[in-house]
Parts: sequence; C-alpha cells; structure tokens
Amino acid sequence: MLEQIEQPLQIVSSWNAYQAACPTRLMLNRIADKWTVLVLGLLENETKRFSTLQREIGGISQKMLTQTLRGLERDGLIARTVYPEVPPRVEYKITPLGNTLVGLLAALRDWSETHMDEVLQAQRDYDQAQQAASNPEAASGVRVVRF
Amino acid sequence: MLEQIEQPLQIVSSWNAYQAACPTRLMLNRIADKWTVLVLGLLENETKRFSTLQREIGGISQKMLTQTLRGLERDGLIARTVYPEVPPRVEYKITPLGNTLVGLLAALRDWSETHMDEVLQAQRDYDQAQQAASNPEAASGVRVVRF
DNA sequence: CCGTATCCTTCGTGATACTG
DNA sequence: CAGTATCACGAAGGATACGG
Repeated sequence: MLEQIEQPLQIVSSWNAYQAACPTRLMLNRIADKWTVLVLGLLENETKRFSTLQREIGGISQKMLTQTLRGLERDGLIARTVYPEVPPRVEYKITPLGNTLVGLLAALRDWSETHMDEVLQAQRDYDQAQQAASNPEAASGVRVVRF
Repeated sequence: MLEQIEQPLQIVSSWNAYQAACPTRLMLNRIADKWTVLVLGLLENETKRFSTLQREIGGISQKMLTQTLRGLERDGLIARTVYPEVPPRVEYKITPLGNTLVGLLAALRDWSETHMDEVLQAQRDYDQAQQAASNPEAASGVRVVRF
C-alpha cells in the first residue's frame, strides 16, 4: 500500500529563502500574492466555480483570476475540473497540499483585518512626523508636543 | 497605568479583505511582499544595521531594501534609530506590533522551504501534462500512460 | 555608512474584443 | 460560462551616480 516510489537519486536539499537563486523565492512570490490569499481563502471549505470566485472577490479582473488559478493549479495547490456540459462548467477545489497552506494564509488575512487600525494610525503618525520634519513650523503657530 | 487614551469617536469597523476598496488589501500587499517576509525574519530576534541586512538578504538592491524598510517603518512594524556618529550608524528593530506578525511570516517561509519539493514536482507534472495535451504523440512513438 | 535621485527596462494589470 | 488574445499603460525593480 505504502510502497515507496523509487526516488531518482534525490539530493537532500535544504532550501533557504535568503539565497537569491532559491526557488522558495518564487514560492514566496506566489504565496504572498494578494489574489492567491483571497482565492485560496474562498476555496478553503468548498469547491467553487470561476464566476462565483470572480463575484466574491471584489475588484479582480477576469485575466488576473485566470492567471492566479492557473498558477495555483500548476503549483499543485488547487485542482481544476471541467464538466463536459453545455454550457461548460469548471470547478476549482483545494488539494491536500493546498490545505497545508490555507491556514497560514487565513492567519495573514486575519492579522490584516485585526491590526488594520493600528497600522493606519502608525501611518498617520509617520506621515505627520515627516511633514513636521520637512516643514518645521509651517502648518500653524501651534507647537505640537508628542509624548 | 493602563489608563485608556481617549478615542476619537471611532467607528467600529470590521475590515474585509474581499472588498475591493478595503485597506487590508494594501496590508496584504505589504505583508505578502517577498522582501518584507525576509527583512522581518532577520529582525525577529535582533536589531540590525542597513548594511547587515543587505548582506544577509541575497539579491536585494539598495533601493528595494530602503523602500521596504521605509514602508515597514511607516506601518509601525519596525523602528529606525539613527546614531549621530561619524560614520553614521542606523539600526532597525522590530516593534511590538511587528512582533505580532513576524511569527506568521516565519511560518510562511518555513512552509515554502518545507513544501518546495512537492511544488516543484507538481509544476513538472503540470508542464508535462500541458505538453502532452498540446502535442499528443509528437515527442516520441511511446504512448504515455497516466494513472 | 546610509542613503536619495535618476534613468531605463521589464513586468503586472486592466480594458477590450473574440472563441468553444 | 469560461476562458484566450491583444494592446496599452503605469508601477516595480535594477543599475548607476551622487550627497549628508
């Protein structure tokens, strides 16, 4: 049952994303893609159709959705099934490999949504500090005291 | 001690990354940036200098490192300290907010490094299937049987 | 040493139109 | 319905040179 497939003399390589040429860099690129995060999130629990995905992801173009789905399929993270009907129906579902990743991406999405306020505040502070630095007392005669 | 700072009548907004205009989209963009993942990873445990970061991240240009660091600083994820010495010394360290994120990013890096082999294999399979589909029996007289 | 400024090339992205 | 093809544009990214 679990008979091992003969391995073609594999070099046991330990990947390292800090190496410029490491393929994990490409992987990070895909994982880190905003559309990837959103698409995999929707497929986490259920199989979905192309049009459904496009409807549920605000602002994604047909081209980018196709491109993202193709990439994910190629990487083995999702599976694409075509039903030979008229009109055609195509369904996408997550693979076991994809399932090992989807939790991490959900965590990223959650982090973004949870900490968005803090980040927005930090941005305001930063921009204000920049403004003050380049324009010491321009805005008004009021001295801004930070503490 | 834990006296609350007066909140400016904040609307309790629940962010949703599936909305096109949601700021969390921007957050995902930054988080999901390959350089962000690598930079924050290096700053997880220790304060580092600009030149050290550049040396440790293979293939990053000065421009992109600067850009990434600025963005992270603006988002409140890292802090930048300039020591008024000659020659100048600048150190970057992670903030408490950044600390809440760095674990997730480490998990992403780990996932990439752990599952790289499976992904590469999936890519080979996909490419081969594509090749076979577009070129049914061209490569040789041998019929390829998949199962 | 730590940047900023500039140029230049490449890539991603959206809009549009067309096909099985 | 679910794509593919093409074009056109701006942003991303690298290389180089210069500045505090």
